Amino acid sequence: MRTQPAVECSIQRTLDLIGDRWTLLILRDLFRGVRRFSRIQEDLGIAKNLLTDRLGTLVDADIVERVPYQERPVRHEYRLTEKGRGLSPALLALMRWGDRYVSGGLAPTELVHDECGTRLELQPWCTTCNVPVSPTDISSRPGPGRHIGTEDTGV
Amino acid sequence: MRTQPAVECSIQRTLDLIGDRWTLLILRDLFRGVRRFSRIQEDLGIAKNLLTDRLGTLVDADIVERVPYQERPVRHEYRLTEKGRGLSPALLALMRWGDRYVSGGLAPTELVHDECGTRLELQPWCTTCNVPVSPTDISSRPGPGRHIGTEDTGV
DNA sequence: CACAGTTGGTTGAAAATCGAAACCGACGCA
DNA sequence: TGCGTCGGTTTCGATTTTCAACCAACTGTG
Repeated sequence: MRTQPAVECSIQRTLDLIGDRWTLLILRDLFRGVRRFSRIQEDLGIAKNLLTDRLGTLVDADIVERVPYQERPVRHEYRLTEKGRGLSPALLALMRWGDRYVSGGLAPTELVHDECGTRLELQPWCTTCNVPVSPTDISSRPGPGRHIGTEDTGV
Repeated sequence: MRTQPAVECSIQRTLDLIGDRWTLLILRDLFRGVRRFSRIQEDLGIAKNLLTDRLGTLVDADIVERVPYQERPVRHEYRLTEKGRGLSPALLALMRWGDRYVSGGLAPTELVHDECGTRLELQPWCTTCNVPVSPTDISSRPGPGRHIGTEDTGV
């Protein structure tokens, strides 16, 4: 996509990979169990050549794998890898934001805690203090993956 | 973007609004305190007409507001509204995913808890039980915003 | 066997979108 | 008077996306 030498921001690196108009929707379908080419295509209304292209990119990036689900004729379906499943919090966060601010607080689908049925929120969590952290209590600092010195601030 | 009658998925509704190649990067800049047109433009390398267009869309959607920071000549900057700040968990989730899977575990920038300096994780959180919830303890169900019956599963 | 149907694509052309550069208006600065 | 900055708008060629047609490898039906 963009071709800068070495982008020193994980958000940008991530969006370079999956930040186009269709990819996150494809991933949502895979999370929902819609795994076959034709099902995804009709569910999203995406052009077939684009779906071919995006799935190829996801497979190349090891976010999705193409596994046969039958012989004669050989047919494949697309499954999330562990890396792909790691996007679950991001999709959940986008979904909760949409619930609150776009769907007017009325969630089309709710994700709930098995044990008590409460709808889930997504919170920054401090593993040391063992408490949720509000945006005002967050700072940022350069991490070990920083190669070129640039300014940055937290999200 | 797509024009389906009423999209019954908050992820899709969200991505219809902010799911293009540039918008989340613009929002990241706003979170980082890069708020002026020219600064965002040079930071991202986005074409000016596109930046004008995207900022306009964000203002229309009440995600960002345009506030004057000086008179004579009148100059404006762009600030996140409360709705915009609500995207913080989504950007944080994308960032953490990029840290882990794209930057090889070496975060270019770390977000830490002010009080103790621990790097933050993003966890689904049950506000009733007051505990973090693992992906295996999540279920989904239709919510109040569902108008058309369709199958769905959690993320 | 012929033939229609399904799946998972590929190809090509038209339409929409993007990117780079030029230009512009309101001002400050000297 | 002339030059520079900021925040844009306009123009136009290049790239992407969309849409429709086509295709190969099978299956199942009569």
